[in-house]
Amino acid sequence: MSGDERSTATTQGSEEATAGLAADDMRAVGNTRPGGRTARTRAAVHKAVRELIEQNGETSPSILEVAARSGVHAATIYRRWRTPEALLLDVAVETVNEVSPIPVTGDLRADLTAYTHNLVTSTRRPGGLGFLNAMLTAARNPEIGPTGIQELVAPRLSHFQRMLDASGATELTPLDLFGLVLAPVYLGAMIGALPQAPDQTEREVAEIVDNVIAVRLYRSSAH
Amino acid sequence: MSGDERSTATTQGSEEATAGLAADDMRAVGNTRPGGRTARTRAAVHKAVRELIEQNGETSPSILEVAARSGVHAATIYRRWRTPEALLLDVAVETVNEVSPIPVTGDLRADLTAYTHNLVTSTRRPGGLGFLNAMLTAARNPEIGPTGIQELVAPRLSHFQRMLDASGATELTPLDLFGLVLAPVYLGAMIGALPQAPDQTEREVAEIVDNVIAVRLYRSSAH
DNA sequence: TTCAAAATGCAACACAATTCGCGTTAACAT
DNA sequence: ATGTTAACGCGAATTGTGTTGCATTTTGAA
Repeated sequence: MSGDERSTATTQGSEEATAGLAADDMRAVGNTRPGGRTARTRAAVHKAVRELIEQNGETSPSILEVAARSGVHAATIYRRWRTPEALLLDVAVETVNEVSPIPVTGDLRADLTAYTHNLVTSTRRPGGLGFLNAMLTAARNPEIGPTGIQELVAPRLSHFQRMLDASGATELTPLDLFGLVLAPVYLGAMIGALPQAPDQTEREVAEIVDNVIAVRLYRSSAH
Repeated sequence: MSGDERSTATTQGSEEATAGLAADDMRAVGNTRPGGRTARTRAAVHKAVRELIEQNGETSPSILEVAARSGVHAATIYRRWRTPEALLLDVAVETVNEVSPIPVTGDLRADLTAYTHNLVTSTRRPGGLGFLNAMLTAARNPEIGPTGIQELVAPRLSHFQRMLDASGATELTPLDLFGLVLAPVYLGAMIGALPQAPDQTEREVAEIVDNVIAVRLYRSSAH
């Protein structure tokens, strides 16, 4: 009923974030120990989660399964992540930042095409809807709330901002890209509307990119 | 491990669907009994689910809670719906068909505005993300699969088709509206990007509608 | 009215998920 | 190096979820 700060901390927890917390107010209560064994445990658990997702597809692994596979005791996982949802979210955020880079070349159409293609492809992998699911679960969790979600999304949005700045697309905001690219791709994958054949994928990607271009042109002309 | 057909049946089950099944091939195995007590039980359970969602916000009620509230024994609910996800999906589909009509007046902009406004408003109610969550869970469920999801979505898409036909918007498909309206609104609500003030809501709705118009114009001109 | 069986209620049951107390290991500040 | 204590492992206890067999009620049709 009380231990919320830990769950929130590990939820954000990339490497830097954990270190950042250590240098903060945690000092008052007692030292935190991100190094050595703790990092090793974290890595083992994350690895196990990824492997289980790879195996089982969309079905989310339970904490017990993760414990068995990683060799880390279940009680430890419960203590650090509190719930399976928090663990999955932690892994999902890390994964998305690794595998889904946002290109910034100054050519809006090229950047969007590359990014969207990558995104569409990633939704077809086993567990491709896992990130969306983790985000949605987090959004529905009162412990996290709107603020927590926006903290999770903020880094990606600022990347989008850089892409837009580089190409001078002042008519568009990161939220536009979120609505015109991310949202349709994820929900399209959800209802199985995405094409399976590779050549149709190109057409799908082109269509989404065209939508963004259309909106940009419309806003330029219509004042 | 075997009883899938029942769960699938109740998943689709609006009133007509249930009656339709009774007149079908179910006759071979044994009579089904949609009337009287069965209907009463179903209504009580649905009512309890809605009330619990109203109370608890985004947190999904468990089958045990629904049983306690509805006065229907838990075993009965387990037998009819199998899992909490299937129950929530059942209620969510029914709800969405009731509260979120798709207008068809022949004026595309007006229809879209009315529908989008309704949609944005509904995502702000307690449990507003419940439908998205239920759909996503269903999509991740191997028992249901892409086919099952498309059966759920199909009626809504055909309604969209009517809206487009009535206004002569041949450049657009129902899937376009799904991607340009539904997806951004739901995912916008997810990340808390939707405005809270009523007057900003109008601007948000107008922007989404403008995006659709922009895409339509773009496709008309760019051949 | 009468009857076969579908649907429900009930309680015991099996099993998975989560928590807890406590002893052990190992960061890391000194 | 050395001491403090955070983080971990372990197993038992607790709680929650889902299942099953059987008696009872109720439906729909003969």
